Amino acid sequence: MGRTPCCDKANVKKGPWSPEEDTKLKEFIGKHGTGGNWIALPQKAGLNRCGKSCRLRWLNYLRPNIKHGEFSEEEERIICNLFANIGSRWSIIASHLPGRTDNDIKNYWNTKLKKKFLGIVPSQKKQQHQLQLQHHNLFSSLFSLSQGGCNTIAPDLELVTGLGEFPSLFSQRIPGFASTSTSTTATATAASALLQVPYRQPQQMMERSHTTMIAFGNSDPSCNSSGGSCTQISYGTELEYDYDVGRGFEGEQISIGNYATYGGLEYNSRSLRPGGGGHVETPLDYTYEEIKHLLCSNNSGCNTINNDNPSLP
DNA sequence: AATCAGTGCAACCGCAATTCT
DNA sequence: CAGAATTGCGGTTGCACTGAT
Repeated sequence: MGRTPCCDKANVKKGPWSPEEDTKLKEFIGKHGTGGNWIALPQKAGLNRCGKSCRLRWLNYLRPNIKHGEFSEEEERIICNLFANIGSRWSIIASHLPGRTDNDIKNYWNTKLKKKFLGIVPSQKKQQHQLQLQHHNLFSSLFSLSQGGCNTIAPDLELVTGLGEFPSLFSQRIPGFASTSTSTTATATAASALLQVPYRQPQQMMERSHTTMIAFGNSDPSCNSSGGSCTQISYGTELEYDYDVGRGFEGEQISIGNYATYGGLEYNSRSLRPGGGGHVETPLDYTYEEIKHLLCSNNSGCNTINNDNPSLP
């Protein structure tokens, strides 16, 4: 028994939108708004489309003030900072870039930035194979990690941070990583692990967001309240860090949960819109070189990790 | 000129969270 | 409170375009 489909998929049009359909949708929403019901909208608007499809088309293409085309360096920087901090949470990243959609950013990252930071120019075909191997190694190992597959990698994987301005609070031994079951969280976790930013699941972020602002970004290199000493993280526990800009980490907040926290932003809704009156400071400020270095250095680290895993190339 | 491979992007899909009844 | 309906998100796919061979 599956869920009821949002529309009759056999009888709705799929594929690229025609200019006529665009016009219809635009005009309808211009006159009536979305009416708070995307499912009913296509019928009202005289469109033979799924409501989801209409929503996507509107949000990603027809909505006013959508910016298309080249990303500026500033935009790239913001994307990289946020990706480094929170992973592939495209909607959150998009909320920091007015006019850009999550889809746009996701595409841009996947097609341009990822390659850029792994040091490949599109025409460098010679490097392409190497890149693919790097990617494979990198993400395979990280994916294994996030799947709780640490046993296949290294029983005592040591993650050491200390990345430029990023506080080296995670100079810790991590015998295991939070096990996640969906590709989404696995990838996000992997992304976090890639940049050694602890990952926190959205709902847990929300639960916490009402009480604590997590703010990374200070250059204070101290590890925790004990002045740089390392903390052992046990598999399956959640660590939370409160970082007071100017003072460094104020003690160590540990709560019981299933995932490591990732910090930097405060959110107050499911959609993870930035809280606190709509303003959120970019928590980190990586330069291109730092991000690039991050990706590359982690990459080599992952290759090392993979050494004992015959299942990976 | 034809073919092939690579790239970029729009759109789709499935899932989880939230809201509604 | 439970289940259905809806929304929102992130990952993936398909296809058109472009450049190389």
